[in-house]
Formats: sequence, C-alpha cells, structure tokens
Amino acid sequence: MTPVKVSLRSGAVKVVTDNKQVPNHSRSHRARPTMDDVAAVAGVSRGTVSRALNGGHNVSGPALEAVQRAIRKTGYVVNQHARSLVTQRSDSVAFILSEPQDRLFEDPNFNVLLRGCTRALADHDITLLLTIAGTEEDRKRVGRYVTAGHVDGALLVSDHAGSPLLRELKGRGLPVVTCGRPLGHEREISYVAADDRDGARQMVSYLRSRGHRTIATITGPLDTSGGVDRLAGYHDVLGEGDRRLVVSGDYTQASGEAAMERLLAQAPDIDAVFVCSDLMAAGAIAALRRAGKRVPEDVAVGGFDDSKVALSSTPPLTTIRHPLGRISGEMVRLLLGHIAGEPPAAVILPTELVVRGSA
Amino acid sequence: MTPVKVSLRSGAVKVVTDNKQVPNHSRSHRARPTMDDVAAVAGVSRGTVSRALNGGHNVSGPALEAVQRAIRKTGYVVNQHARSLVTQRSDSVAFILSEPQDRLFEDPNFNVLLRGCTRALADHDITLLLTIAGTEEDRKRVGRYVTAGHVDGALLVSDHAGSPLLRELKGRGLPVVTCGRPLGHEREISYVAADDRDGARQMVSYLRSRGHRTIATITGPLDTSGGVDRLAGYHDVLGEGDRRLVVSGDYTQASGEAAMERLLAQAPDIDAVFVCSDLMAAGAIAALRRAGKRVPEDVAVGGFDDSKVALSSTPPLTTIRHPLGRISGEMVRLLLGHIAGEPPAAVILPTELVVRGSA
DNA sequence: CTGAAAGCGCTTACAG
DNA sequence: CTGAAAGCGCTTACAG
Repeated sequence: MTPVKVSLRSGAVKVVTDNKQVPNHSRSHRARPTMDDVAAVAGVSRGTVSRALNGGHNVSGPALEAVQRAIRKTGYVVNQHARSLVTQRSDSVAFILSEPQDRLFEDPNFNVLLRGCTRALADHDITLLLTIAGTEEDRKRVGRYVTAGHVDGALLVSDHAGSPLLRELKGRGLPVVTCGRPLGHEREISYVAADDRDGARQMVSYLRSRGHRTIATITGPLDTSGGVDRLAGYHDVLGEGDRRLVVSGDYTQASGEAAMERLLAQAPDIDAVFVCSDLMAAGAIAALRRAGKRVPEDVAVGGFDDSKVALSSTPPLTTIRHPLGRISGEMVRLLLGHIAGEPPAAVILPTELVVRGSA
Repeated sequence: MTPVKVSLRSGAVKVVTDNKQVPNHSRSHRARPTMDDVAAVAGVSRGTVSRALNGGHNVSGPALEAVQRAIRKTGYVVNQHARSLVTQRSDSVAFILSEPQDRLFEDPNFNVLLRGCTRALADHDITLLLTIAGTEEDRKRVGRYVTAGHVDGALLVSDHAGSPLLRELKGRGLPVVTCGRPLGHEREISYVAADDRDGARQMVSYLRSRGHRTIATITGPLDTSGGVDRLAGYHDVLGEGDRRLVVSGDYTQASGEAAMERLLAQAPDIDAVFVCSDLMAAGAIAALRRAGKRVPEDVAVGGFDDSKVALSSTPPLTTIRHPLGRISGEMVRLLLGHIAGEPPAAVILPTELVVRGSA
C-alpha cells in the first residue's frame, strides 16, 4: 500500500498505490471497488469471485472464504449494469399503475396489491419498481423506460381498454401480467382477475332475496373489465320485467356520490343499489343521507371490494370480497413463469358475499 | 441477407446472416436490435449512431436523418445497462420512503411530495423509482439496490434518527437529499425542510392571542426533525408559569385520537391543543367530540400541514401551511446539483398560519 | 464530420 | 476447482 509517485508524459503527477490508480473524487463518489479489486485481495481470479457470488458452485471452501473476506474488506457491491449487460436480466420488475396518481392514494385496493406483490417478489430477490403513468406523456416515458432493459417484466394494474401502453409492451416482447382482464387481449396476455361477474351476481341475487324490487347499479369505468363484468352480472340476475337503472362512476368516492344523485333524480323509488366499489358506495350513502333516505331501511346499498372503507363506513358495508392477497401472489407467479419462458395463462379467483349492515 | 453456412472448428454449424449471428429466440423475447443493426441499416458507423443519439453534435444532416430512419425501421431502443456501464450514470433516482407502507397511503404529504418530485425530475429526463423501506429487512434490500449503481442519487423521506440507511448511503458516497433535517447529520447531508419551529411558534402564539391559557400539544415522533422542532416552537412561546402538556403521536389519525384521550385524562381543563399534523388533529377532534367537548368553543384545535384533511374536517382546521410544492422542487434541485459535484446545502422554507374554524 | 478502437465491469463457456 | 479470454452493447477520446 505504499504510495508511489509516477510522472506522466504530460508532466502532471498522479499518485499511484499498488499499481492501481488512486480514484479521483471529482464526481464526488468514492470510486467503487470492482471485482478485480476483490480478486486481487482474495488472491484468486475474477472468474472465481464471480462464481463465489453466483451461488458458489465450483468454488473450493478456502477460496469462498477468501472471497467473502475480501468483499467485506473492500466493501464491494456488484455493478448491476455490468451484470445485466451480460445476463440480459435486471432482476427487477415494474409495477405500472396506469392511473392518475391520486387514485393510487385514494383506492385501498392498490395499496394491498402493491404490498402483496412487493412481498412475493422479495422472496425471489427481485426488486419492484413502482411506476405511475397517469398522463399520456407519462405512459410514453414509462414505455420507453421498461423497454430499455430496466426491467424483466411488468405488472400492469388498471389499464384501460385501448391504452397504447399494453400494446407497446407486448410489441416489444416484454413479459406482462395484468390485474383484471385485458379487454381485447385476453388471448395473448396473462392476467389475474377476481370473478367479477359472479361476484356481481351474488350481490344482486342477495338484494333480490331480501325483497328489493327496484335495484339500480353504479358501475366502474366501462373500459375496464371490472366495469363491464360487474355490470354483466347485474344484468344476468335481473329478469325480463325488471327495471334497469345504470349509471357509471370512476371508482372514486365523489363519483359514487354524483352517480347516486343522478339515480335518485331518475327514479326516486329505488330501494336498492349495487355499487361496484366500496369507495363509491360510501359516496352513494352520503348522497342518500342528504336526500333524507335511510340506509338500509329505505335504500339497501351493496358494495364491492371489502376494503377498509367497508368497515369504517356507517353502516358497515355489505359487500363482495375478492382475494387481493392471492391475486398479487398469482400475478407474480405468472410473471416469473413468463420471464422463464412459459406461455401466457389466465387465473380467475372466486369472490364471496360478506353481509354487514348496509343491505 | 443471404444466409451463409459457416463451419466452426468444433465441427458445429452455425447459420450466419450477413456475417451476423442469427439471434436465438429461446428467452421468448424477440432479440432486440442493437446499435450495430441501426448503423448497418443507416450505412454509418456505430459511433455516428451514438453521437446522433446523444445530442447530435458532430453529425451531418444527412447522417442524422439516415440514423433516425434506421431507428424507426428497426425499432431500436437503447440498452440502458450498456450505456450506464460506460457513462457511470443511470439517469434515475430513488425516492425512498423509510416508513411502513401504510403511512404512504394515509399521509397526504407524501402524495404531494411524490408528485412534485416526479414532475421536477421529468423535466430533466430522469426517472423516479419509488422504493418503500418499511421494515429493517426492506431497508437492507434498498440499501443494496441503490448502491449497486441502479440510481444516481436518492431522495430520502421521513427517515428517523439513528436509522442505518442514511449512514450506509452516505458511506457509499451516494448523493442524498433528505426531506426534513437529518438529525445528527445536518452538516454532511443536504436537506430541505419547512421552518417547523417557526410554524409551531406561529400557531401557539395565535392560540394564546385568542385567550387560551391551558395549551397542550400532540407532537410527531421525537426521532424526526418535524417532531422535535415543532415541540421546540411550542416551548419557545410558553412562559415560565405556563403549564406544559406534551404527548407524542406518530402522525396517524389513530395516534392523534389516543393522544387526545390521554391529554384529557391528564388535564380535563385543556382549552387548546396544538397538534403537529392535520391527520392527528382530525383524530384529536374525534376524541374531543366523544368526550363531549365542542371544537372550538370548549377546546381550540390547531393542526399542521394544511393538507386535504384540513378542509374536509369538521370544523375545517386552523393549521400551518408548508410549501410542499417548493420543497419537492428544491429537493430535486439540490440532488441534481449534488450529482453534478456541488457540495451539500440546506434549504429552509417559511411556513404560514391559515385560520379556519377549529381555532 | 466520421470511423476504428479501447474500455466500462461483469458472466460464462472453455480448457486445464 | 480454477484461470484466461471472449463478449454483453454501449460511449468517447483519438486520429483522420
């Protein structure tokens, strides 16, 4: 480690230690040790260090130990870019939220899904990158980013039909799994979804069984599978002579409130409403209350999601539970399989009626 | 494009097209075109393609056009790993939330901050990676990730004193900017903070000016700068003979509720309380209401943040506004400067009293 | 303005 | 079990 002065052709002087140039600190980063540094300290070749790092196969006990000591001593951390360049893998996947950012924070489903995916990926030592693509411009940036090799695959949440993002990812050959049916791409893209249609059937059947006759529905956006499938379930149950009252919201509380007001104006005699998310149901209840209606005595309200809001709402919501934990687990499983070369698949998970006070 | 068979020494036969190996599709990805493909199509060298991509300096008009055409034709996207390996830059920064994930979704401050940073970075074509490091294990993983060269710097939000994460990032020489004073590291780490102490002073002075005598406070966690600085402001204003009533929360609504209950048990004659976040203030109001106290008639409540909750609360909160938009802008500015080699700096932004109904 | 060449820091057959 | 060498896909002095 004796510093040695070496004069360069230009006349400048650099200080050299052990035949290696002293790192310059101009970029304010301390120069990072490389695998060669580790190899030198450990007294083995770079290849052995690499093997020690990647599972330790074909490395003798003493060599392994020497490498580990050298890593500790030098503070070595692998350079992911170099590794990825040769492995063609980045060991990270994108969680793409194709929604305005506010939705992320308002909708409790995303929270649960995000946590579930992070955890499932962590088991495989894969990092999750959260990307929010609310605007068209964001979606372009995200498209460029994920196709530049930054990630091995993408979990796409809440994409709307016709969005160019899905098409682009697919076109680039990036493994993708969507949450919810990818409308119009069901055959080429893997997805995991709750059985929305059946859940809706369960709820509307339940409302009828309680004697309600004029059952309205507040749907989600009709360019998402949750929107269309739950609406389909509603129609499945209603008969020939039944009045159909349909208004759409966008899953936010405010939209539920507005939708309920419109329904009330359309048909003041409504005695039940199936609302396609708990958050919108909370909004609907607020609107009903303002209109002087009691819940559930005058109007029964059924929600969807069985999220936190269902419990904190007054009265607590009768709702449909979908297994978000399992959904995230299956999404990760499918994506990793896809990355490993397996063909696409769809997973549909059952939903369940939860009866509480609102209906 | 005529395929040519070439026999190799080993006796195996590879099919070669135009002297380039045919990509194999085993990984289920379509093989990505490289810069060499673009160069071949454009009829220029790889260096010229690279220059065309990076600002277009020293590239003739016709060459530039040829390259652009070739890029469109081949669908070329740069391989970030290869680029980063030579530039030593990744053009992305981490937004590290050192909090349990739930906080992200409950606290509206994070939302605003995240959006502000994303936007400010987008102007520089830098991607923001959201990383949530709630548990010790997460923090380790994140530490490894960001120091593996994945990002050029980190925005650290809500780190608690003594957390090893900050130390590790700093030790690795990674440029870091924290939101709020990094307790114990003020001199080495750049940070942006609201003037919490002065904000607290403004609020407590206001409460006194309204004639309140027994003023309690509900603080944030005392291992964060927001926690200690706002408490210091409270003490600054109170005089020798004043009673000091201090209980700590963790910024969640539930903790505010519990803290208020404890205060009420301690001193039933409280006539004002300065709560160090709007969310906790909403909790405090719920507790007061349950105890039969009117707000602000019996007990005046002052919040902090001027977040959404301040408006949706009943009554709307008198609170302290801090300029989150400017905070995120300054954080990004400082971080980019740091990455470019500038020394650390601290930015303190003024706060402002907003009077509404709760006090 | 342009091309040939070196090199960024790794992994992985290959030969021993 | 181990080392030497090729190569992943770029950028950037360097010489022309």
